[in-house]
Amino acid sequence: MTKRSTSVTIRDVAREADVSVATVSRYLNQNAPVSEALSARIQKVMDKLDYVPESAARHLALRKKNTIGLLVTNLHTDFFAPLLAGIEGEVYEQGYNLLVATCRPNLTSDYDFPVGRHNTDGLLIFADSLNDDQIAKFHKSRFPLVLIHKTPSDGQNIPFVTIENKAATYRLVDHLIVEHSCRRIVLMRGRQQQEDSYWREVGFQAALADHDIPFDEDLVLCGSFEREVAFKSLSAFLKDPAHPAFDAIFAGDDEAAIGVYKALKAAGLRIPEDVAVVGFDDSRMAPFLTPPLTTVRAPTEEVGRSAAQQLFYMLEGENPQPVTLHHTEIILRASCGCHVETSLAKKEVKSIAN
Amino acid sequence: MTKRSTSVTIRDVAREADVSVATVSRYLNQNAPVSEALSARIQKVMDKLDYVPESAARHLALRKKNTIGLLVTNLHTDFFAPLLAGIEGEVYEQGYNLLVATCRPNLTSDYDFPVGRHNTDGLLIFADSLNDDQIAKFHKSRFPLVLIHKTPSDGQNIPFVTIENKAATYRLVDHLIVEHSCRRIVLMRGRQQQEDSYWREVGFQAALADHDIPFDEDLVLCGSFEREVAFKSLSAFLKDPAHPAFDAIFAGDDEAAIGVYKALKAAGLRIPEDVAVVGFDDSRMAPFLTPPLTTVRAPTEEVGRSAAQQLFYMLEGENPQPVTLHHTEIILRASCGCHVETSLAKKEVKSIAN
DNA sequence: CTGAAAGCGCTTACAG
DNA sequence: CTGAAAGCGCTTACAG
Repeated sequence: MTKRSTSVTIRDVAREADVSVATVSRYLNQNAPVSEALSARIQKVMDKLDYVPESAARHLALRKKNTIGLLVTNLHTDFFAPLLAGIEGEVYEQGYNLLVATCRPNLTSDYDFPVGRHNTDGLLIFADSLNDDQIAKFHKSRFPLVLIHKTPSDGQNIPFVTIENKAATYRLVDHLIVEHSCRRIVLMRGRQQQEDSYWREVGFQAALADHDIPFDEDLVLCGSFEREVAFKSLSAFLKDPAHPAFDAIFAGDDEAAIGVYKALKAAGLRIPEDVAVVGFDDSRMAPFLTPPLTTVRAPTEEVGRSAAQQLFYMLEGENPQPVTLHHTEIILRASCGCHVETSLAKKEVKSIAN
Repeated sequence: MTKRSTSVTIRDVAREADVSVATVSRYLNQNAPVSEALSARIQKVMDKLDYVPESAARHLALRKKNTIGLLVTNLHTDFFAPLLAGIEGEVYEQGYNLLVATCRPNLTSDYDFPVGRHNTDGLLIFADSLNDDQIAKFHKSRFPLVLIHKTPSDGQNIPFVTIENKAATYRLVDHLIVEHSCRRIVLMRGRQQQEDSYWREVGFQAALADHDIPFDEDLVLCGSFEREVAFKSLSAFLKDPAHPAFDAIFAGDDEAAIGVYKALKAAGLRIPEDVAVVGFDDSRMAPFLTPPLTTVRAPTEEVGRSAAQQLFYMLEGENPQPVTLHHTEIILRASCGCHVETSLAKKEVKSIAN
């Protein structure tokens, strides 16, 4: 039933306009001269028949899908909204389409991948949404790939775009130590293998080391960059009467910081008086928490945009940048103990962080 | 260059396995019996050649894209994360692909639509991401469509899934009036044409009417379901020394409520002592605002999931439900003046709203 | 500037 | 259970 109306084809247009399909195709793609007279006739018929060229046929003939794929770990957390927005904007401008998928545990053969070389011209891979073997396989077959928030393995020249994790975390922790005299800082890790988490920990440890503060494994918790996980692990930690003393928490990211807030408040601990808390990302939520969250601003939308750009460079045969490192900056609010409310609050009132 | 490796085709597999392409195709799709012996040979060759069937060719032969499209108004606000998550989950389970696009102002011809019948089997249309003419056109050509948070025009039997806006808003406003003695309640509208906004206003007005409170146009502001817009319009309103008195604000949605919080705080007004504030959606942020936001819980992820389901019913020739109305419930927190912190907070501490 | 024809990589009656 | 061949709806040398 639907078939009937869908089946207006280039042949139908050609017949009705009394030209060849080649001419219709040329008119459609404006890639070869077509006389005014024929153009007019063709356009009229296309309108009349409500003709829409079939993408699949075009892709087959051109051996190009005009589509890129995005693979992310999940779609739930607020982190992905700006990432997606950045990517979609760029994709649209290039006249491409965007296929979105989340990674799934048991992806066996290549062709039941939701996105891959069977249906896209290239892929944007976020963090550990694909494991190293899978990435290696794509790369070996020379399929265009850009990694986001992930470094390629040795020898793989896959362009990647990420943010400055280590230096920013270093500065943040250094700030806690120097300005707020923190000495016993809890570290919340992200998922194992999560590269952002790794580099943030490197920065964390470096800051401690530079102040001769020993790194204490007993002060390490699992946050997974998820509020629920962070909440649970901190609650369990606090429940143990023998838990080691601490005076601050680096939550790993803002999502986890939200869980941290909940757990601390439930335990009757005040932020920052009893415990300083800092996050990472500067999510849209951070300035609205109570107290407003001290964190690191990560330009996530920009990351998405530039990742897409690099992929398009590759698709157009230009050389992509091997690495795009986005700058981050620490944002001091009240949760670390700073009282920047007046100056900062004013600024934010003028233009609410998007 | 990429071409070389991509060009392993079904013909290559057939030749190398010494069978016909028909047999390879049958083995691949498991839609006709293939002997064990040939199956084994084919599988071996496919592995060796790293063969991935080309989707475009399949789509062309089958006249089916195995892909659905989602059109949304934007990707920035946190509202879309759960919607996308619900849709993507369902799409994955059905073995389909998901093309995501935001609506753009100047979409002229059908075939430069980012998604449409040229590249999808059906479309999920969010709210006013498409105008009525465009929807009518798709519908007339019998293209499978499901509307989300939008009612089809008269006579169009397009399935739609939405949430109960009116009754919930009525209850919320009734609550403000009855429990908190509010009489002068500001109404923040969403964008013109936004249907959720329309029905919320209907519920709003009905509640006023039932309590003999006149509806005052001077108490209507534009919030657009965006924090920045809400912030600006409320700030401007407050700046006018002659602004009418008010004792509460229905922000329209939670995003706008965030802008409202900012504006009120900047003006030195306390929530809820000076002004009660309520939102709509129960976004992930709502419980973490200060004070926690009284709002209406909308099951957005569920909405996404069931919208996708309806579309799949259509694609499989089954009958979709003409309308799927998701229930909503009011969530009392502190911003309306309730002091439910103890009971509610406990509950939320146990399981942080996802 | 225009057309006839081959080809893109699959699927599926049709015949055996 | 298997194969030869037509067809899905486009594009693009090639010839004029």
